[in-house]
Amino acid sequence: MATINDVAERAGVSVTTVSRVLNNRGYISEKTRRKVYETMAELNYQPNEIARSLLRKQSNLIGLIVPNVSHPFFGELTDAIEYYAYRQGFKLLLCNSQLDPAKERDYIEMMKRHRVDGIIMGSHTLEVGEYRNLNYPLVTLDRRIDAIPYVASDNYRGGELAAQLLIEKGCRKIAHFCGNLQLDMLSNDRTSAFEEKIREQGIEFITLQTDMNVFDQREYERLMAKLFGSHPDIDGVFATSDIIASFVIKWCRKLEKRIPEDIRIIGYDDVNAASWVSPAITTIKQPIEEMGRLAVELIRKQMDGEPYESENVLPVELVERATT
Amino acid sequence: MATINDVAERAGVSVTTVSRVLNNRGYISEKTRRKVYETMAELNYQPNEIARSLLRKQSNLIGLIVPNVSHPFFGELTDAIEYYAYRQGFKLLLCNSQLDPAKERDYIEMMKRHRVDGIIMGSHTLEVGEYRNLNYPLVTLDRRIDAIPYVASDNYRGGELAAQLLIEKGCRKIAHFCGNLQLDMLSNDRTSAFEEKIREQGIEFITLQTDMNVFDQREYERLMAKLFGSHPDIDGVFATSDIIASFVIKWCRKLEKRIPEDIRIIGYDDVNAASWVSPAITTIKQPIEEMGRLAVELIRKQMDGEPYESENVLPVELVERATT
DNA sequence: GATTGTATGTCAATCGATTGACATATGTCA
DNA sequence: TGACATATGTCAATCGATTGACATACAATC
Repeated sequence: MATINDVAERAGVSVTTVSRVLNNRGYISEKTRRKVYETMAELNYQPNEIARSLLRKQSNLIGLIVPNVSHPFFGELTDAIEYYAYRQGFKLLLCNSQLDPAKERDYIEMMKRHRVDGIIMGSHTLEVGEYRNLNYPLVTLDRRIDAIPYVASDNYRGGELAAQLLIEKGCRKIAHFCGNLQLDMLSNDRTSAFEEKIREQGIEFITLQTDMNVFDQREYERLMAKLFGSHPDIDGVFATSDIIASFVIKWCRKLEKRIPEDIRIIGYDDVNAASWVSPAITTIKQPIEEMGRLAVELIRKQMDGEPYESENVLPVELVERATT
Repeated sequence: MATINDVAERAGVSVTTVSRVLNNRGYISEKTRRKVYETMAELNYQPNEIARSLLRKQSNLIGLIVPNVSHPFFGELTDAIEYYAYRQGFKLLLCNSQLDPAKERDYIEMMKRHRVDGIIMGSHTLEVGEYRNLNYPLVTLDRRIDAIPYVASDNYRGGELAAQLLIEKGCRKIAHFCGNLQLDMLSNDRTSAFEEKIREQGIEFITLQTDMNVFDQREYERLMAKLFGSHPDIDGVFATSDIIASFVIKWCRKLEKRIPEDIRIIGYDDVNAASWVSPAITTIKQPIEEMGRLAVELIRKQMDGEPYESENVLPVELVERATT
C-alpha cells in the first residue's frame, strides 16, 4: 500500500505538504491541493489510521461486549450502537462473551491492548471488583457498579406495569420467567417489582430462573415442560424476554390453551420478533435505540472530558398486543 | 498507560530485555522473566497493539459488512464469524451497511484505512466493478465476483427442495417471496430453481420481490395484503427467509386459514426463530456456522499466502416442521 | 524599498514496540 | 586456558504519519 512518502514523491511535493493537504492546515494553493488529491487517487492511497492512532493516542474504536448478537435484544442494541458510533466517527469492535467469564476477561484485556477509546459492557459475568479496577472509559448496560456510568431502562417500572396488567385482566395464578438472579443486574428489579405487586394482591405466583442463552433452546423447553407439568392451571405469564414469551405461546398451543382467553402472556423488550409471531406479543418496550445512542454518547463524553450523567434510566412503555 | 519503557525502567532492565520476555526470543533467565512479569502486573501494562500492528503490518482485525445484525440470519452468521475469528486470534470490526451503497462504500474505505487484514462482505449494494478493484483480501458471502473467493450454500438445491416438497404435498397455487432480484446475488438461484421446478409441473405461481430490511415491517405487511387480497386461494408459500414465513403465518391466522391443511408454508435459513414461532416453520437449513468458519478461514489463507478454494458452496438441508 | 501574506521546503522529534548487530559479562566444561 | 553457552546491554533503524521550528521564496501593498 502506498504511503504518504510515495504520494509526496509522485506529486513532486514534500510530505509536509501532503500532510497539510490531508489535515487542512497551513497555507496550500488550490493547484497543489488538486495535484495531491489526484496523486492520492492514482496511487489508491489511504492514510494509515494505525500510524495516526499511535501518534494521536486515539483509536476511534469502541469495544462492545455482549453475550451474543444473535439474541434479538442484543442484535437490535448492537445495531443501534453501531449506528450512533458510526455517526460520531467511531468503529465498533464486537465481542460475544457467550456468557463465559474467561472469554469476557480475555476480551477486556484484548481491547485494552488495542487501545479502544472505550468499552460498552453488555455482558456481566465478572465480579464487580474486576470492572472497578479496569480504569478505562466504560459504560455499563443494565448494571450499576460504583461510579461507572450506566444505561438502563426503568426495570422496576417494567415489572410493575406487567404485574398491573395481569392483575387487571383478572389472572389468579401467574408464572414469572426471570433471568439469572445471581448475576447482579438491574433487570432483577423487574422481578422484585413484579413479585411485590402480585404479592400485594395476594395472587399466587411461581418464579422460574433461566439464562439468556438463545442457543440452548432445550433449556427453555425443559422449563416449559416443568411449569405446565406441575401447574397446568396457570392463567398468566410474565416473561423477561419476548423470546421466552414466544416459547410460552408455543406450549400453550401444544396444550390447546386459548390466548388470551385461557392464559395471558406478557413479554419484555419489544424486539422486532415480538410482532412477527402470532398472536403478536404484549410486551414492555425498552427504548433500545435510545439506550444505544446514550451508551456511545457516554463514551465520547468521557473521552472528551465533558461532564456526563452517571445514572441513565430510561422510561419503559407497555405495548399491548394480542396475548393479553 | 504504561509503556515498555516504564516497565524496563521499573524492573531495572533494558527495553530489549522486556521485549525479549514479551516475545519469547533469545536468552532470558528465569529470574529476570519473573521480575519483568511482576513489574508488568504492577504497572498494569498491556503491550500497545497499535504500535505492534504498525511495525508488523498486520492488524489482526477482520472487517465484516452486513446489512444489519438485527436480522436473525446475519445475527447468527455474525456470531459464528466472531467465534471463529476469535479462535484464530482475530478481532471483528462490525459494520451495518443498512443496504445503503454510500455507507457501504464508506465502510470499505474506512476498513482499508484501518488496515484490517481482510474484509468479509455480506452486503452487496455496489456494482461488481467497485469490488473488483478493491485489491484487498476479501471474501464474499452469497455473491460471485470474478476471482474473489466466496462462501455460499447451495441455493439452487434449496429452491429445488422447497419446490419438490410443495409439489409433493399437492399445492396447486403457490406464492414465492424472493429477495431483491436486481442485486446480483447467488440467492437468486433459489428463485430460478423454484420457478423451473414449479413450471415443469404446470403449477400456477406468483413471485413477489422484497428487501431484507427487517425494520420496514410495513413493507412485509403491504406485500401480504397485496398477495392475499388478489390471490386468496393460494395454497402454498415458499418464502426466502424464515422471517417472511412468519409474516405469512401471521396473515394466515388473520384470514383463518389452517396451516398446513389449507396452506403450506416453507421458509429459508433455519434461524433459531424458525423454531420459536408456532407452528414451527418448515425450512431450508443453511449451514450458517460452517459458512462463518469458512469465511474466516479464507481470509486467513489469503493473508498467509496459502492456497484456497475460491468457490465454496455448502449443502443445504430440508428441515420439516409443522407448516407443511 | 520595506512589509506582509501566501506557499512550500527542510529537518527532526514523536508515538510504542521490534529487531538485528554488536559488545560485554558470567559460568561451565573439556 | 580456551571455547562455548547463557544472559543482558547499547545503539539505531523501522513502521507511517504529524507537527513545530525555521528557512526561503514570490507576490502584492503601502
